[in-house]
Amino acid sequence: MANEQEPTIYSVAREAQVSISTVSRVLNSPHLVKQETRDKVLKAIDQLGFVPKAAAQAQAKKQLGRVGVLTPFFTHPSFVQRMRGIASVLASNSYELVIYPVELVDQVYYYLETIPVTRRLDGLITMALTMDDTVAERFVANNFPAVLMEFEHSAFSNVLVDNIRGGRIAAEYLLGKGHTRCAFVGDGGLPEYSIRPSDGRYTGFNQIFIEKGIDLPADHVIFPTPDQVLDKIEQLLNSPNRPTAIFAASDELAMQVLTVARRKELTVPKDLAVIGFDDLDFASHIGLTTISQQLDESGKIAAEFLLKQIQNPEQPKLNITLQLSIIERDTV
Amino acid sequence: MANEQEPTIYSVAREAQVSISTVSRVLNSPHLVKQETRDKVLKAIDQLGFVPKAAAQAQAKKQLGRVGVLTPFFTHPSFVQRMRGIASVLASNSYELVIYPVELVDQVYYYLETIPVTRRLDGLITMALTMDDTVAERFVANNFPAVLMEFEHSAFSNVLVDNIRGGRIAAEYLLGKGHTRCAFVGDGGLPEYSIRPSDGRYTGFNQIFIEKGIDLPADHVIFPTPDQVLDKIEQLLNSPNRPTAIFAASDELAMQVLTVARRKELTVPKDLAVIGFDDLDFASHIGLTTISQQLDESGKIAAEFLLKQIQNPEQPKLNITLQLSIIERDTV
DNA sequence: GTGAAAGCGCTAACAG
DNA sequence: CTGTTAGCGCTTTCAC
Repeated sequence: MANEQEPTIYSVAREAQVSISTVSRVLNSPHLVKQETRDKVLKAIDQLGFVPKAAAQAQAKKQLGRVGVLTPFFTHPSFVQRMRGIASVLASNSYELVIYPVELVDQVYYYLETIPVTRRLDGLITMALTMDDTVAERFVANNFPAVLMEFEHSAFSNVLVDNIRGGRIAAEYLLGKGHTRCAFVGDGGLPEYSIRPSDGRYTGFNQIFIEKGIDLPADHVIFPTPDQVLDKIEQLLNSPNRPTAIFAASDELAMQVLTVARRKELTVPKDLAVIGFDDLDFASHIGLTTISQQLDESGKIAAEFLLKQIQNPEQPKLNITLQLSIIERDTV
Repeated sequence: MANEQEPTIYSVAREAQVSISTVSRVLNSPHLVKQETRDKVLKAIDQLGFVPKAAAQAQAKKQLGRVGVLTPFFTHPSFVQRMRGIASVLASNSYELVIYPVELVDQVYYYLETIPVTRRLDGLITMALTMDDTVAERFVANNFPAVLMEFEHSAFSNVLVDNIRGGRIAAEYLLGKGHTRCAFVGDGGLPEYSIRPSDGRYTGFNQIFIEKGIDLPADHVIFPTPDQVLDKIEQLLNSPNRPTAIFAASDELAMQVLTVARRKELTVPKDLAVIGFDDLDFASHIGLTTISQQLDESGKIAAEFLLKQIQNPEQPKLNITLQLSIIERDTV
């Protein structure tokens, strides 16, 4: 066996009897190299099994080929599905996806403070995270590209969800189906650094009832914390004037409504109509009627925008709001 | 305003009137620096707002502080939940988590071939991915640490799931509850490069029936592809000798069984008992009885092991199998 | 304790 | 088209 040294461009250069620059060129701009020498180098390259070391490349180049996603509890399906969209465009542009899950407030701050200055990333996407001016300024001061999802700050491009509109759509749909005793189930108790999409969805939902002069009783609107969900829903369904339709602010809540319905042997949608929000993967698996916010697509768009900004810092910032649409399945 | 240059150790050194080595030291081994000079440097550091550039550090050090996870369809909840475990130990050891989602066979190969040689990572965790000897050899040849989850190869440490045992547990539990007409629903049509956990779960399930001499009719065992699931389950529940209990090889399948049951207005568990596998987050939300494979924990263990191996290449390889346990909720 | 100096492995002008 | 050379920004011996 030959000498087993970590192959570098130097050893390749020696082997091929050329300079390191030539080796670097056949790697980065092959068209600048004469066919003949290129072949010679290529031969040496796979003879030695040479592969450029990523860290060294990154150090010499300005690009790292890596973007990060900062997300609260990244296991929440809606975030994961957006990441799938992000991942797909990153992959096709050969960027790596680094995930920073945050569970504590401190972590958000830590990441938001270090990321723009350590430059271990080419850009960042944040999900449902609030961002204050101080932090934003650090990003712009360091000229660090970022796009925010589900939160708006003028210093960045933002990919937004029109939650109010979503709530209105749900209300109109339910009302259109003839329901008049409706209820709303939202997400209670999210971490402080995360936004609460439920709020806007409720606002929009309620707006329609007000506009149409239909009653949406206060006790038909609940925002249970995760561990209260099942109980609160059960109370709701035990109330004397039990709702005939429920708008759950997320598919996960809708699934839980379905669970309580099953336990109480209520037939869906006959006894109880249920509509969710998000159109997660599993929504189609369980035939849940829901409002799609095009999660995958929104992730793609965010990623595409971030890449554009990385490649061209002059890229104007802008806000994007995706279309919402009702996906009719069999729970309404 | 002062001169706005990217602060480097050089500028800090100049500002503090010391050498760059000293600056580097207060950053990496402060105890080697006299208190006095340390303070001087520290002062210069935050006066200039200096932060070491990650890429340069990585280039000079041997460590990158970054591990990767290679996973088929990373949106599958069971993978995501394992990643949560992985992420938590990585975070507490200040390692970054980079995700390589694979959707095509080619990608698996690409990553498996490039990762060990480009060294953009300190180590890799693969999930439910088959790994052949050629690839394995490249890893050991490059001395690249990896741990495999849900697949066993002697060149690595492996974190395994005893699927057969899981199937047996399910069967014994159902039989113990007095069910004799049981059925099995597995996962059909997974990508070729991914393993099929359903198979082992079925094997174990079936074993018990054979051992006890109880019939598990062939038409009560189905492996539908994703788009067939609902239909096949419905057929199952329409059969003349309809099963009184179903073991679904994953919580997601179980959820779909529940959906069909709802549509057919079957009461669970009275008319139909359902048990799943995985104990995903949502299992508790919907009161699903299931078999826990400690997803989070297994991710943690895999990550801990990988880190050990990264820190000490001599670390002996080993196989870990987590305990399975039944989580009784209200669908059985 | 601290500084000088030699890399790390590659890219990117700059000449020729 | 190809080689020379100067970095990239930090870590790490090795002396003093």
